[in-house]
Amino acid sequence: MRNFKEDAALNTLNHSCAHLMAQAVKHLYPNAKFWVGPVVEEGFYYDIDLGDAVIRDEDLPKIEKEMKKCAKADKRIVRQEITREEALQQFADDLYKVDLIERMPEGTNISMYTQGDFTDLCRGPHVSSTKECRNFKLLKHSGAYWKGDKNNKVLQRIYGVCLPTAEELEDHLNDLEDAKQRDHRKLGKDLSVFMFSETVGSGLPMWLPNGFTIRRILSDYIMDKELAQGYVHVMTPSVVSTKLYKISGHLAHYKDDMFPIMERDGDEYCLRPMNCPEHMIMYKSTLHSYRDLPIRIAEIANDFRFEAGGALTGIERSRAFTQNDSHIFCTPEQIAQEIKNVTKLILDVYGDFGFENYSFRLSLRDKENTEKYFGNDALWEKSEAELREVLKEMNVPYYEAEGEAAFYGPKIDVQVRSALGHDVTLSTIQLDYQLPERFELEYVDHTGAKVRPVVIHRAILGSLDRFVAFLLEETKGALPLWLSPRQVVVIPVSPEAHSEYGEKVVAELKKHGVRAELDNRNEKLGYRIREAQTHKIPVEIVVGDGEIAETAVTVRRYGKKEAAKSTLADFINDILDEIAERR
RNA sequence: GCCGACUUAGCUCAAUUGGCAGAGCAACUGAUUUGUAAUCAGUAGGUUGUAGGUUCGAUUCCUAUAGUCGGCACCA
Repeated sequence: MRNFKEDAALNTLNHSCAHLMAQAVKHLYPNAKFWVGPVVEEGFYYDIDLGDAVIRDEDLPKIEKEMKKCAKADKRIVRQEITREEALQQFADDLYKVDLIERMPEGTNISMYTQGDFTDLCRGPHVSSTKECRNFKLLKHSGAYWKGDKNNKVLQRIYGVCLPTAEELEDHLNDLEDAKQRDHRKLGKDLSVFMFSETVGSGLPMWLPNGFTIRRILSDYIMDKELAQGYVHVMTPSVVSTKLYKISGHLAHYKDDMFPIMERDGDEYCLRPMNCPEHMIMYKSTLHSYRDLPIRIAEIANDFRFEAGGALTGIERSRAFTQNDSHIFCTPEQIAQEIKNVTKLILDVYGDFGFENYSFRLSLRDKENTEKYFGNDALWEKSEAELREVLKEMNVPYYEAEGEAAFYGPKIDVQVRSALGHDVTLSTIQLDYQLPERFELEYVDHTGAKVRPVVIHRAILGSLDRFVAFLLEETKGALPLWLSPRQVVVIPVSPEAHSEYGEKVVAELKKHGVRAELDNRNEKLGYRIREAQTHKIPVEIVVGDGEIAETAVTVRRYGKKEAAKSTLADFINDILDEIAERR
């Protein structure tokens, strides 16, 4: 998919097209006031104050029509510069422009661009004529809070894309259509992975047999990896006393994003939004020597968060989900090595799944707005530096993002992009000095003194739910053999004559732990092959007279046209190797 | 939660300005016994998300509500 922000030529073109759209909007809505119209990865948008008017679906074609007219007029786009003071005077009646101008340092000049009857403040650069912006499409519109603050007025935001030629525009629009086809919500339904029900409740996924099989394999996979790295696994309850979250500080921070608190016999309980505090209590239940650290407590844990209605996105973001969570209790000296180990584990796992499109993000606190974070400045500087140091030492490419930290500490997040372009966190590593303090955790150091350990929160698969969502989208639903809930379908040429042998093949495969099934429905061979292909089953075996005579199988792989015959014994050896090697 | 849109059979979708709600696939029954992407015929399937309202008459217009979708905000 094209990146309109990174590509300099596309960036200029799209930014110019944002101005073209603003010009058209101004023609149709003379009272329109404009905030900002930046280029983003998927194109451009403009935030506009239309007074009491709102943009509706049917308005986009009208705006497009006016844009065509403006583009066709072939107006030169002219740059001019004025002083900050002149600009403030000229735009005195436009609070949005004044806001922008006032942010510029005093004494600087301000550039403006004019095309025909429309002038807008802008740093530029722009294309030379409106005509160059003619191959555009307005994609969507929405409300957007001014300056991203929900207490501010909702502006009208219109998104669009612009490409140099009509052909490129058409190709791009087709790409966007294709992306919808690999939306995990569609694949999850088509392949019977999970379902939702209004009667069960919004945002509460139910995992169907196929989906549960995927989860089981993923859980076993990651727990085996963790065991090899010295983790221990535990299980803690999903309903807990609110005392836990009063101590941890989560209740004060996230009460509104939790399911409502339950009260009984004078005690308060809640569905846990996360399981960190329980692991803290578990650690605290015994005395620890520095010799025992690090202690790595892991859990495949069900958590519940009352996510805002507008945030729900299939199993990418739901209200009941399962974290692949762990808390590492260590000494300050062990932090760097532990974070390295976790980072290595993440890279190892991503390698197993063949993921290539991800990026490490160092998530720092917002320095302008520090009141929501626990702990003092020095501690934050120190922890942020520790994480940064590890990433540098390991030579992992990363970018830094202010304002993305947790309230208790900075994070290393691994970001991926969903089919629909959402930037979501898959894995996370979080450094935490706060919870050990709040829960008064201790270990005995080599001098016999009781001191505070440090906690590293980490999730490799993140949540199993989101991980499956990403897996489905990355693979377009054609999961690799080892993960596929339905690995092999055996199709007898004639259900009557060849089912007996087909059953024997299925039984033999099942004996070796292969998820195999027989399709001896009374349908033509072509029909059953087609079904196996549309269900994206990795291996199709056809058996008939020829195969029976040689105790053989004819194997066709998903997405392949050709088929190959081999003995049943060879086939089983091969497929077991392939599953074991997670190819 | 905010702005906008959508909701018709199990699934994907139709239904001219308000006038008896349809199709394909799936399901079921029967025929067919098949060598690599859809065999043929028949049957059944709906208080048009829910609750009100306007109207002689509402899938269609209005109100409320739920769910879903696109963004925004949020994301421990």
